[in-house]
Amino acid sequence: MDLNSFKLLPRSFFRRDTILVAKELLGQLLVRVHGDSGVLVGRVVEVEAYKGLEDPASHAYRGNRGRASIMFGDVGYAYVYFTYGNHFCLNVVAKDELTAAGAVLFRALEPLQGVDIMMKNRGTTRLLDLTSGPGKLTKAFDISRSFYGVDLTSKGDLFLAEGWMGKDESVCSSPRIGITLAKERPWRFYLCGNPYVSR
DNA sequence: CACCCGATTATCT
DNA sequence: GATAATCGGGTGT
Repeated sequence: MDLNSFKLLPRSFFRRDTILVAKELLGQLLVRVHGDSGVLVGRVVEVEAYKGLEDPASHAYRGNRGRASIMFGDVGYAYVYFTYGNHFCLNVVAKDELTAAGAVLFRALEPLQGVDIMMKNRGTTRLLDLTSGPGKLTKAFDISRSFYGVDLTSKGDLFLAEGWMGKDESVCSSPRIGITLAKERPWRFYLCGNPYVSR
């Protein structure tokens, strides 16, 4: 696999309104250089936007401290957190210059390359279940705590690259999943009808 | 298919 | 001590 064929998303991509970045991440590529075993590639089909001090559902709601402090830092970096005692979730820090904190959660991918390795990492052969959830995709891509703070705008072990939108594809939205506060905000975005979306 | 629940730990009250 | 930006296995329809 030739990494030169991937066109990185520039840091300026992420230095815009969090909601806008979330929508525009749909169709882009998440690339994982997985040691000697190969390159994993997934196309983003579902995300959620989390703001900062004005978003009660956000980890950044309580201020610049703890694990969420990275959401107050520069854009384009990975925010990885451990949840429910079992799973890791991957976010990218994204916000405009006037906003203190914000990030976009990756909720589902369409597997494009390295499917065999993803199946091995996940312990399943069911293609539709491989990366159709925030905890599933981190497991498939072997992303854990060590990716906290990684720059996703440079070609390291994990980065984001330019993808595409199909002519017949469009963006749907809904309330965010699994939260108890600010339930009504329609900040979950996904490709309408895509089979790899989590639900 | 729907609903229910246990796993397992970081974070907050 | 309770809850959580989740998942997968169980039971019942």
